[in-house]
Amino acid sequence: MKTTNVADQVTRAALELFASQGYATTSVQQIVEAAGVTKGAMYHYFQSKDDLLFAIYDRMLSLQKAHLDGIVAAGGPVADVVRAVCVDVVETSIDFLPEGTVFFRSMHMLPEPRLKEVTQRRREYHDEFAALLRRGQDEGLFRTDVPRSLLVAHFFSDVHYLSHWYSPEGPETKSQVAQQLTELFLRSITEQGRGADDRADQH
Amino acid sequence: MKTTNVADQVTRAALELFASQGYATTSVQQIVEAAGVTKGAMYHYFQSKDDLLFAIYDRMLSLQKAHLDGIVAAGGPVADVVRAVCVDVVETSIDFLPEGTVFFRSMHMLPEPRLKEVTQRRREYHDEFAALLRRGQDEGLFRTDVPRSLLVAHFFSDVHYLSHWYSPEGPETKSQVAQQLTELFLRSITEQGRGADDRADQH
DNA sequence: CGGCGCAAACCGACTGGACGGTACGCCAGG
DNA sequence: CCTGGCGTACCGTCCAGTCGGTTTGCGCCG
Repeated sequence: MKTTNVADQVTRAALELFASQGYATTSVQQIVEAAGVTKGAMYHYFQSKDDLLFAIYDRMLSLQKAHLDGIVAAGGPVADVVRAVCVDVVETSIDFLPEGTVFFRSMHMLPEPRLKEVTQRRREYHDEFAALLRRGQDEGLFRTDVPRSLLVAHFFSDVHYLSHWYSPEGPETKSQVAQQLTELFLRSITEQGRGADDRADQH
Repeated sequence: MKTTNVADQVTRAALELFASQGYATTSVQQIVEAAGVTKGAMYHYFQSKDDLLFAIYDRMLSLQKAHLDGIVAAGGPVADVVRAVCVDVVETSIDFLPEGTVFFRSMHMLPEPRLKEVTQRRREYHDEFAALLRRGQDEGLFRTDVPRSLLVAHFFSDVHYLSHWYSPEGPETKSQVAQQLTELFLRSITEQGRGADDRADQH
C-alpha cells in the first residue's frame, strides 16, 4: 500500500481496459470503477486521460531501454550480444504483452508533445540496435547486401507482432519463442560467404 | 462519375483521415467535408461510421485473398509458389499501406459481428499460407524444428510492420523491399540439412 | 413532345446522450 | 486549524445518427 496505491490500481485497470477495448473506447468512468476509486482520486494523480497512456509507455520504454543498455554494457563478442539482446527484447515484450498491444494501437492518439517524446525514445532504441548490427557487419558476421534499416525493421516486426498471436496459455513458453524468433532472425541476417560463423573467433 | 461517385469519395476521404488521425478521433463531419458531400448523402450509402471502416478492410482482404488464390492456383514448385506469394503480399501491402495502417490500429473497434468476419477471413488467409509451408515441409524444403504457426507469424509480422516504417518516398522501391523481405524470410525457414536447395529438383 | 408522378438521391438542422474534465466540499492527521 | 487526499455533483462540448423535407432523374401517358 503506502502512498499512491491508487495511482497503481488506476494504471493497472487502465492497462487492462485499454488492451481489451482500446484507448478511445474506454471511458475514464470505466477505469476508475474497475480500479475501485473515484474520478476525483484519479485526477488527483493524473492530469488527463492520456497521462495514463503515457505512463504505460513510459514504464515499458524505460525498462526495455535499461535492459538493452545493460546487455550492451556487459560486452562480449558482437554475435553473442546481438543474440542476447534479441532474446531479451522478445522475452520482455512477452512480459509486457498488454502494454505492447496498447502501444502499437494507440500511440497515435497521444497529443503532439507526448508523441514526440515516445517516438524519440523508440528511435534511440532502434539506433542502438542498428549500431550493434553495424558492428557485426564490420566484422563480416552479418550480410551487407540489404539496407541495415531493413534488417532492423525485420527484427522489430516480430516484436510488434507478438501481441497479435502469442498467448501465455499457448503451447510455447516465452523463452522458447524468444529463442526461436532470435534464431530465425540471426539465420536470415548471417553472412553466408563462408561456413565460418558459430565457432570461429571465441577469443 | 456514374453511380455513387459519392460513396467512392467518402471511402477515399475516410481512409485518408483514419490513416492520419485514427478512426476514433475522426468525426463523420470531417469525413463528409473532406469528401465534399453532406452527412445526409453519406448516410444514404453507409449505415454507420463503422461501415466505412469495414468497407476499407473488405477491399483489402478481398484483393489479397484473390491474389493468393490466383498464385496458388497457377501451380508450380512449392518453393516458387511460396516465393511468389511472399513477394505479392508485401507488394500489395505496400500498395495498400494506408489501409494496413488503419487495419491494424482500428480493427478492434469494429462491433462484434463485423470483427468476427474480419478475423475469420484473415484466418483463412493465414491457413492457406500455412498449408503452403506444410507442403514445403513435406518435401523437405523447409525446417520443421520450429512450430509452423511461428513461421507463419514470423512472415506476417513483416507485412504488418510495413506501415510503421516504409515510405514510398524512401530510398527503396516496393519490389526491392518485397524481394529483400522475402529473401530474409526464405533463408530463415529453409532446411539446412544439405546444401541442396536452389537448383535441386527443377521438374 | 410535354407534363406528371414517383422514387431515389440528397440536404442539414437537430437531438440525446456520453464523456473528459472541474469546482467545491469533506475529513483525517499532523 | 490547515493541508493534502479524496468524493461528488455538475458543466460544456462534441458527435453519431435521424428525420422531415427538397431536388433530381426518368419512365410513361396523353
